Amino acid sequence: MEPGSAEQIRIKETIGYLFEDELLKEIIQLSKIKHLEAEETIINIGEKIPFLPIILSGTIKVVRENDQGEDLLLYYIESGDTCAMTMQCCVKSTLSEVKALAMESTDLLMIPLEKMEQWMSKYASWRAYILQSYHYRIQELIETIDAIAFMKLDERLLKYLKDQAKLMGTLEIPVTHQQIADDLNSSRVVISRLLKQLETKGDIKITRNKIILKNL
DNA sequence: ACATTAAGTGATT
DNA sequence: AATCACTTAATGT
Repeated sequence: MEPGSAEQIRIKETIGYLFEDELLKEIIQLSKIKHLEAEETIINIGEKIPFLPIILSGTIKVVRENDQGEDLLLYYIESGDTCAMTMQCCVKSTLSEVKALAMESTDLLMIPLEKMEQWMSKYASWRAYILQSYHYRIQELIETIDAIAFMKLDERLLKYLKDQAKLMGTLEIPVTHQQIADDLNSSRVVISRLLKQLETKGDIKITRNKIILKNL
């Protein structure tokens, strides 16, 4: 990557606060930017990941998939974050247990895997970043486990909508009932009916291809 | 105007 | 809460 380029400035702006200067220099030198369109898949279950992705912009959705190809939403990864599963894969060189795809147009910073270990011992800020990232992902995972195990579907649905709104930074969520059903591993009919209830309660407004949240 | 896709409904398990 | 079978409504060509 050329010094002083627009890309380099962008990298500094988005993840610069995370790392010490020297490490940042290395990152800029070694990594490539990869652009993904919405819906594009980064990794599938069973694939090996040749790099560590850090998100510059956009959002990644991480899902677990059953043998029928149905997805269950695990968590999202936002700008500045990285993928916990990938980190595990590269250290132990195992295969991915999850599928990850872009929710919107997304830019990734791809870091060569060999660097991971070196940097772990070389840079305190890298260690802190990786550990904290792990911590966040596990927390989020526990949150979704709680939701699946203890919450009724209607509560889960409302949580889903609120999470989505926070993530996209808008109360108008562009989503179909079918997509929600897929994410929550439910069926379209059930979601439609629960949404109807929420609308009657005044929590949301339903339009075609869009749900409008009345309040967080 | 017609086909396609999203969303609503009633009955059944 | 899920599934079936069907209707109605919105949208693209």
